[in-house]
Amino acid sequence: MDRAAETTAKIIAAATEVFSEAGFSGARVDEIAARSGVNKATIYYHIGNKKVLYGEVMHNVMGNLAMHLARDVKEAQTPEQRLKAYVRNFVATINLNPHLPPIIMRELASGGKNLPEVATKDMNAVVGILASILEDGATRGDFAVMSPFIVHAMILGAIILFKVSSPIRARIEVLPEELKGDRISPEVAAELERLALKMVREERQKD
Amino acid sequence: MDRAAETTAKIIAAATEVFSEAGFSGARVDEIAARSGVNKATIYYHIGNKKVLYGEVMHNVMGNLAMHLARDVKEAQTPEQRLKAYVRNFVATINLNPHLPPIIMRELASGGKNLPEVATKDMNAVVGILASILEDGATRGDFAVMSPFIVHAMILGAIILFKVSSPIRARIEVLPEELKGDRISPEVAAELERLALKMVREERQKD
DNA sequence: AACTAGTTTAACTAAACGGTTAGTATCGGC
DNA sequence: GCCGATACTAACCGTTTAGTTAAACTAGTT
Repeated sequence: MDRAAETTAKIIAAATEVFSEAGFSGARVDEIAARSGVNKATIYYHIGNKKVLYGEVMHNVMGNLAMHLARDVKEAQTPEQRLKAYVRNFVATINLNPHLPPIIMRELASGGKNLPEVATKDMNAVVGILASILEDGATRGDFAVMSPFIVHAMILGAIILFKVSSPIRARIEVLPEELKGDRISPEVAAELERLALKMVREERQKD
Repeated sequence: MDRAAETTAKIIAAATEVFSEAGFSGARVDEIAARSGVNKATIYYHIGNKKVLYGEVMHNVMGNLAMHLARDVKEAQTPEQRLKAYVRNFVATINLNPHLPPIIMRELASGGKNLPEVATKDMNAVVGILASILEDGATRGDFAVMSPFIVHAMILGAIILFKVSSPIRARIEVLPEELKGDRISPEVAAELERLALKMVREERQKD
């Protein structure tokens, strides 16, 4: 890695942290500079300005969600396994990338105005992957016909909310140990998988 | 309503909008002043400073979630009806109070540092209400034993995510009409109720 | 060592920001 | 009408912010 790339990487890493903690408006370029160990003008030299830096961070942090998801899901055999892989992939992504939920949530809170076009396409693709899982399961008679987006909102909403509520959960009494802590524990992940499956299954007994 | 109360109400209303759109750091006191139709110094006269104003807005926008919820849930007869009332109450609250999700989400993104103690108590109480619904249902053999917090995260996570994703949903293709729009439609609300019930029901057939 | 291009810096700048000040307006009581 | 208290204002203030600049530094090449 050459010098410019190394410096840029340091800047992006620090910016990811600071933007994750404080949001775009709350983040200070001076703070990002201090955390990356470079002079503030270096950021302007390599990146351009605060907004472009934010865009880089968003692009970086979001990665290629849909691509990774598609790969993981593809390796599973049945719709049930694929749905589990769907949930597991999000849990793993968020556990690996703790800066993602705060950044996403602030963006969503602001109406997604700054989300790059590629992020919107990714979301389209993610919902599309879930749609095909559900469709396949429905064709086999294992899943009920239902709205992919609503299922997606319940799964992802829970994962994100779970993740960011970590400091608040610590203040809520009477929560078992696996419901505390910053990471989504294997127990919680398993429960989310179980509930996702339960939600989509064709009901065997009509009310 | 006397003069001071009227001015204060105008300030709080404008502040609620601006904080909802831009977050704490992004909101400009000048903007809040302009929207409320008063001079900026009037805000400092009546409220004190930006942070206190934010606290007022948060206190105002969060109201007494748990109290309203408890009342609605209490009027229902069976655990199933109470769970439906639980979902319905959140949907109604958020449809009535569109500024709540963005504000909550930003707060959660920042680790809940600015959430008033009363808000944490409310969350405690909300999860407690759900816990008693689930417990009651489990005692009757209708509901499975499960974690109230995870169920809560799936319901509330979906409702919040649904609400704030409105501008992005508009850009996602192939969504049916009732999944578009700013409000959570009755169809979507009904589906969330149905899925919540499905999630918590005692499974009639073991795998 | 000299040169060059790229990189980084300390110091600086204009604009923006939350907050303040001195003065004015309004209201109710006497 | 006068007065005091409260409410409101235009103009102002000190600090902070994102961004800029000229000079210094670094590394590679000849």
